[in-house]
Amino acid sequence: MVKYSEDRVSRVFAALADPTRRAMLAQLALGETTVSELAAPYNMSLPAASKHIAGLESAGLVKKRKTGRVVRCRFVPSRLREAMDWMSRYERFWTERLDALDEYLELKNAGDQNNGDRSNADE
Amino acid sequence: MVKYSEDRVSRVFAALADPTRRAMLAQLALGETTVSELAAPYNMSLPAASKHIAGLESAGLVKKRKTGRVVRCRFVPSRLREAMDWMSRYERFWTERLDALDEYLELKNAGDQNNGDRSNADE
DNA sequence: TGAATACTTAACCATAAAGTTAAGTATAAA
DNA sequence: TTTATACTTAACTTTATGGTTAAGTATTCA
Repeated sequence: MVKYSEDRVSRVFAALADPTRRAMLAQLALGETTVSELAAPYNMSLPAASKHIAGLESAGLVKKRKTGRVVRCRFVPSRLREAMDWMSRYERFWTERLDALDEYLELKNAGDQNNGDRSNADE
Repeated sequence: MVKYSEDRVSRVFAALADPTRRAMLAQLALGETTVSELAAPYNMSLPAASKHIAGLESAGLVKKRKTGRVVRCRFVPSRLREAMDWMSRYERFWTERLDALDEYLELKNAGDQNNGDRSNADE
């Protein structure tokens, strides 16, 4: 889960870098869930699951609330949003890709006028 | 960087969970860069930087190409896109946030009972 | 040819992560 | 009041990560 001292974005990505924790988030997306319910689907001890939840909590992705002896967890989206905002910086790399493809096809069509080869025109 | 055997999304998130590697990606977004150029800004040995690049490579975020003794790295966006697609699953949580807040306030006004733990909303 | 350059690999270290079992702490139920 | 429930904390093990320095491998320059 990476050093405790690291920045927010790092902690969010580190939290997401584990399939168990991602699955837990998916479950939490359906609604508030107790620690036991969150732990149930995985073939691991309760303390292990509890640590994963603590990891999600320390990344700010989850908040806990204790009612009696039951601890209910809920998903908190803001940090995930921050991480996604960070990633969206690179979005142009796959949106520009289409432009590049357009350009390529345009060029190809222009060139195709010369040699009359129309077999498999685009793929 | 998390176990080598893990799934693609995990490896991408693990790669992103380090500020050095994220900064390297930012640099790579400006264009193809040699290993030395990538390593230069950081206060660490070349082997350390080289390992970070290897991490990015094994996550599929970077491809290397050797010309003579110089290794040039370029950013490959597809895996980042996959990771972002995974995250976009949760996008509704910040677009629906206002509705949720409305509901919450309604509920709070309706039955404002005990359970007074409101300490420390965010770190 | 010999030396410098641009890396990579190997060996090692310290710390962190991810799991375990066992014990501890409230709370609820009998 | 005892016992079961729902966790958390502690202690420990194994493996991974992130760094180091030293040595190795090509490739280029002089």
